[in-house]
Amino acid sequence: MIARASQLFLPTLRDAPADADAVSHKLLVRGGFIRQVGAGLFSLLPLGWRVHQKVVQIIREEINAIGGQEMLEPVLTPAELWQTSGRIGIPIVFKLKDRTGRDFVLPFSHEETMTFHARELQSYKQLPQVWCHFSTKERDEPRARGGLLRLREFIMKDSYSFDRDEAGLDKSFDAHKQAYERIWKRCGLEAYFVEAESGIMGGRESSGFMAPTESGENILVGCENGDYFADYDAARGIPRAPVFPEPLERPEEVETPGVATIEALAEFLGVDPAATSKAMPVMVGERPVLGLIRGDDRLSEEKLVTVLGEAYRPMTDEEIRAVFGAGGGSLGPVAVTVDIVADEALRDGQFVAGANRDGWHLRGVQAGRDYHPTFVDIRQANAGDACPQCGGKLVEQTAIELGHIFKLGTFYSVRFGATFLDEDGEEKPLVMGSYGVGPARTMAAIVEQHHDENGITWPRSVAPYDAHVVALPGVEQQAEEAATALDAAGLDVILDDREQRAGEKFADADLIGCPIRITVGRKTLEDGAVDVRDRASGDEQRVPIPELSGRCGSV
RNA sequence: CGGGGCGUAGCGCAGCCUGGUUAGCGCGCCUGCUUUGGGAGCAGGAGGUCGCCGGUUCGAAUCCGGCCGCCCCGACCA
Repeated sequence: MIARASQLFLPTLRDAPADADAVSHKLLVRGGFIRQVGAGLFSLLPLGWRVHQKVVQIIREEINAIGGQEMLEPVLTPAELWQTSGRIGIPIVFKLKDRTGRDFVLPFSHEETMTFHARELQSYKQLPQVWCHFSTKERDEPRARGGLLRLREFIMKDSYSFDRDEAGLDKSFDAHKQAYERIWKRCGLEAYFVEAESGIMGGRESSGFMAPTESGENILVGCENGDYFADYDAARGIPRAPVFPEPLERPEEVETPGVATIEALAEFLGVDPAATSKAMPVMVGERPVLGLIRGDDRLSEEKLVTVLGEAYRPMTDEEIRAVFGAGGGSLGPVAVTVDIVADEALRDGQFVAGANRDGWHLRGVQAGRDYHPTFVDIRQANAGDACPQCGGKLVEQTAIELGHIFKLGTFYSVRFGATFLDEDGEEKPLVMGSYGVGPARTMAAIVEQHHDENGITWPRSVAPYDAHVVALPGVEQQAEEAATALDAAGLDVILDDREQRAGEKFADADLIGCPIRITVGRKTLEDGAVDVRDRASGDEQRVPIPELSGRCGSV
């Protein structure tokens, strides 16, 4: 079937809408692929939906290939499921009532529903299982942004694995990881497997795939040598070594009047800021904890949450004074009674620290001798740190998170009573994993990575059409024949049969970005040929019409 | 939720500060003629509750108040 541009709903625009910022947002709107309906709510127009379906089909094939069983679950779910998991309290959950006042949830993910069904799994003989579905997710996002990059409603492929034990989960997890790698490759995406933070709820180990892009809301930290990649929040970099002053036998008080910042302290004492320490007093519930990091580092709040295992808040000024007997600028780890979590960077060497006495600091404070912390990783890694694998330099780049894969363990199965009878006759909870990909976001990432100043340059695997036939005036009949030949050869073909000028047709073809463009015009027909142009490279060749289908099939 | 910006024709914008006839411009759209290999020319034409509500005024796109929507930064993001 040949798509005729004269009949297609394909509203291309010369100018991008003023509220578009990301390249993918601008080009998808200009190319007539998508239109905004509300904040974070987009319609996929005919061409956009074709691309979306091609991405979906790639995902479907790869998940099927690892044993995924596709099903479909409702978008409206009873609130009870969410009370059972406890996730009803998460702010982004969309809630609503029916006319009798019963509570419902519009899921942002389907762990609850899947686990609900998994209760019908009864024996180890049925395991492992991998279930997946493509369905609409709703998220009450505080802030949607960037066109398709962060939506409030979107279709997600989510799959769930059910295994009898951890070893099985590891295998299911790895199978998904491999499948995802194949998906990105087939979509023409450059993407990296990264360590990520799982947050507080429901997950134990989580990883993501990130695609470097021009616009995105994540930061990918990577080693210049290509052997280490991580999400910014989870990255483990090795900071430079400090320049330490002469070591001291014991800490020595030094008066530091009016010195409240690390910069001022380092300047005042004439020491390397990296040879100082910084105290971050927090409350974990009712329990005071002192976080300690190197003076030139920044605290990673995500890592601290992970370390503490629960949410925390900074102490108030009153609490600080009550616990330490000094103000915020003079806190240190020596001779305090609260628990101390110190960053690994403070393990060796002597540092300047607050003296817990206003206007005073201590020189020569040494962990293990002068205080006894739990050592943890709570510093924010930065560009310029050394790679934890090879010591190379870490660099940062903007990226999009394409997919997230979690080892859920038994979090949901325990809550839902989803158990099975194992070989040893014992009833055990299913060991679960969950794996998500958003096709619309994937589309946006592809555009971010495949475009030039004239428009999109779709990889053939996801292009709305394989070939874009431009019919110039006067040779409509021959253009029709060329399109028919390509169609017969099995290509998806769009024929621009509109009454427009050549320049407009070319500009639209570039914008829409199908991988090959066939120009049929009087000039070419004198040779009994057409011009075949590769969208991405711009290479153009004159090809006799009889050879057309053979040539284009292999482009 | 905090900070900033915007809302006038399908898209991009001017007009608002300093109220005053039929609210403008470019692109797009419709009709006709001429053009026709990288966004044509001429002529004619259609299209707007100036985001909404209220107030001030003889008179409001313009001034004042409230609300709504959208964008960006931040917070948030299993």
